[in-house]
Amino acid sequence: MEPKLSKAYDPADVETRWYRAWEADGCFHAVADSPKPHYSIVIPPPNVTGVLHMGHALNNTLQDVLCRWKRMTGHEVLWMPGTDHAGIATQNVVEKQLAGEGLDRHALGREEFIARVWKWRAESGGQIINQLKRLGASCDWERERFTMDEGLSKAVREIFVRLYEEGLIYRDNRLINWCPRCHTALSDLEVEHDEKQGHLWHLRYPVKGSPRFLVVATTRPETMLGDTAVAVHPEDERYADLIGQTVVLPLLGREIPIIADDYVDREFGTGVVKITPAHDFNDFEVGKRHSLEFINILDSSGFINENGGPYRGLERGAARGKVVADLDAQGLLEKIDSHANAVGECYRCKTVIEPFLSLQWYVNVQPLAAEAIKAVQQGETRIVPTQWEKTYFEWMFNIKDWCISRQIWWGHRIPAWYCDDCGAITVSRADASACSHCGSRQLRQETDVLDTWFSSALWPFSTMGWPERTETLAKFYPTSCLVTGFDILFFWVARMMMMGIKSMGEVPFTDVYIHALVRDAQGQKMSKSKGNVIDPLSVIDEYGADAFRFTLTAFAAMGRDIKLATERIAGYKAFANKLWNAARFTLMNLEDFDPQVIDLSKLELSPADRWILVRLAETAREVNRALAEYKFNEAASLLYAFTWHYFCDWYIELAKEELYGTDLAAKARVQKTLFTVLEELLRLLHPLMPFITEEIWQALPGERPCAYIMLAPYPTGEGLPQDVEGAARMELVMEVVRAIRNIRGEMNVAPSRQVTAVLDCKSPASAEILKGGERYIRALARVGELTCGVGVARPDQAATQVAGDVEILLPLAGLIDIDAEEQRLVKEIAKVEKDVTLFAKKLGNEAFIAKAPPEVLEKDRGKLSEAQEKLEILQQSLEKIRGLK
RNA sequence: GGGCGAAUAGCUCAGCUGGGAGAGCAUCGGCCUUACAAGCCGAGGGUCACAGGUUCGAUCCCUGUUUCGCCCACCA
Repeated sequence: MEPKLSKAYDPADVETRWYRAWEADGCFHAVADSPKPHYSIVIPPPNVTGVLHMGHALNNTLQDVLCRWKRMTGHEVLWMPGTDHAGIATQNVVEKQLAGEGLDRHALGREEFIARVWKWRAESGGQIINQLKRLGASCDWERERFTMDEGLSKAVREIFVRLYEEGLIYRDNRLINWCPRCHTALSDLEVEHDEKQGHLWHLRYPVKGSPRFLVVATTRPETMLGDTAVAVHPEDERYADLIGQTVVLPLLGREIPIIADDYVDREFGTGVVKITPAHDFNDFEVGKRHSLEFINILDSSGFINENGGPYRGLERGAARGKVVADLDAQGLLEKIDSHANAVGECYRCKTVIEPFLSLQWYVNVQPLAAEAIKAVQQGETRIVPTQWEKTYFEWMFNIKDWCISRQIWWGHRIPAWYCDDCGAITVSRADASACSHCGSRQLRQETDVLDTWFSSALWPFSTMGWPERTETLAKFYPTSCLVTGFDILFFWVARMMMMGIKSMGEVPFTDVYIHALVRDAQGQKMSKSKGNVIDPLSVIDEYGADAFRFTLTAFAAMGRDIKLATERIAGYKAFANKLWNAARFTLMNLEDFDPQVIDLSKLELSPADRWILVRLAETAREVNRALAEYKFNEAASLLYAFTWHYFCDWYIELAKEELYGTDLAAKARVQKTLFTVLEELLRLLHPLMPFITEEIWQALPGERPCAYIMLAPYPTGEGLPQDVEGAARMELVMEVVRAIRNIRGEMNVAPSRQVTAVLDCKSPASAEILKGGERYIRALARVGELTCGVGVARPDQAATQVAGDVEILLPLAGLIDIDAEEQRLVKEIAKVEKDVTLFAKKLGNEAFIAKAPPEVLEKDRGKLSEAQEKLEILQQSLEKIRGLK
């Protein structure tokens, strides 16, 4: 017999071969006019600058599992792939490249810079797509999109204009988060707050015309240059007499009022707050309430501007040092306390952000959010696990207007034109050539671009051709499921909900599945600086894509973190190998077999066949249920257990008996079962392990119903011969095998040595079952002489075990050690005694008898009597053994 | 300040609506049994964080506590 499969599974060769074949044959392609029910997923578009990391690997593995599963269950599956232009991130990458050449974007100019980014994208933007293919992602690559594509850009303009016309997009001059390094505004979400140990400086402001000082506490002393008031609480007696007076701002000598505002917390610091309306969000509000002056003291790079007097030209950090030193020199620094506070940082470059007064574009999201809330409340979109709904609602209820303009070059340029003649704004779908207000041709387009997340928010429908009414939209929108990590729930999911409902009148997806984030084995976030990054590609190289995918699937249940340890992946590589070898075994024994010839349902099946077929059907049902509930880990462990513990450990071993036997009919029957089980198992495993299953499936004998396993139907558990009682009878045989093995193992009987066994059955039924299973018992427990029946002759000296109502006796007769058997029995008895006392106590409790449901009572009674019987037998054996000493 | 999550075997984690605690890895003992030593057979190992409560019965539900992690938030 020549094995058809190589001795060890070699993933590298198999993976590339099948992926190419699937793609070349259009297996991933979805057609809109299919009669099949639709199933659609849009990929969370990775940044073009990205390389595949563990988060992507998990995210896309889960999507692929769903897509492959749904494809096999008869759905027309569209998995829409693409990448995101990632405005700031990409611009940073290219700027860094320019810096390496001694250039900057201003030297190039806007147009040339953008051309440069496109060039960069053409050269290195496809990397992550190829990496997704290595993972096995069955995306419809023919439909691949990019957020800056012509079509998507059209969608962006369309929705921008619509929202503008409805008054939901507007321009306003207010404080925004400014990144002095990226030179752009950021939305609130793009600011990360990091708790840091800082200081609280206490500064003395002299009260005008009085020897008194007001002591203010601040974490940012340099902003005092922009102070336009000092505030106290209106009911604070300490300062009541000073309200309405003025202080002289140190260093600059500006006279500023002392105002009262109940924003001030009397308990904090000194109860006096310096007010810097142009550089602090709270102060901004106070400033508006009291009509204070807004003095901006910084330029866009974070340097002190002309309003900073002598400090002009200093970088903000240096300015802080000098301001503090100068105040100290003048005796105006009262003290410095240490103080923890959260500083905002740019989520792209980690630079400390600056509250900065500027004119920006905003979306009034309240009305959109209201709809997005309602949709989830009414169940049009389901968030799984449901705990995330609360987070979603929390954010939506407290949503604030979205600052969407960015002062960078790479992105969707805002379709607004300013008229040099009349000053009006023209917002238009097409490039405007004349002012919509006065008709002037002196127009300048807005230089700002849109927040990257603005175009991502349109992804579920912009990728399908919106605003055209395409067939694809009609067929595949709303999408079936969105799979994503919770880290972009607000950035992306929430905004897609708002924009989807607004644009399409329908939610963008019916399910949102939120998965955990992948961390290292210690639970640390993987990051380059920590050096704890595990590269998915190297994992695939080392363990194979299937083992990796299976690992991620098995881990998917975890709440928030997945601590990825490579040992686990190695374990699943062993699993892939196990499957491979089970297949090798099967194929070796199928040489003379044609699967089409025999009909399984017409055969007289063996107990082992009945058992494995019942287990298989049960596994298939459970796996389908688990996947439908997004319980990926359950699906993985069900398949793992079936493959390894049911199919390999038991069925293959049982099958050997007949495969190697002389009964040709029996052999053909086992071959058929073996073939059937392996073939269904491969299909069941395919969504999780696409490559190895395809490779084995293609090597199976006989005609295939379709070209690839990925196109074959997914098993449901239907259509297999089912004899549940027969399977249960087989369990008794297996239990007896286990019992004999236990004795052998505990007493160190060499596996090569055959033993004699006597099976004393209490019931004829058991005797019959075991007689039917004799050959299995002989083979699997290495039994030579075997006696089985009701009231059979019992050996005088024997090691004893109990299985159901069967007493298993292995004659000691010079074979085994009496002390060892005594020890084993003592251990066994202790275990059974524990059971007996537990159930006796439970059943002795009147309240339990009175209130517990009858089926629980019944079950426990059965268990008690079973344990009691077992205990009695074992105790008798122990006495006998002791008598021998 | 508000919210969320986690705490179960040495390690990493499952455990669905409450009914005798599970897996993988690791450990110990025995096996190169012709699919697989990436394997086979057997074994050991847990006051389910702590304290109360509800219940006939709690790892699971409720309250509180501790430890760790995350998200949101304008207390200077």
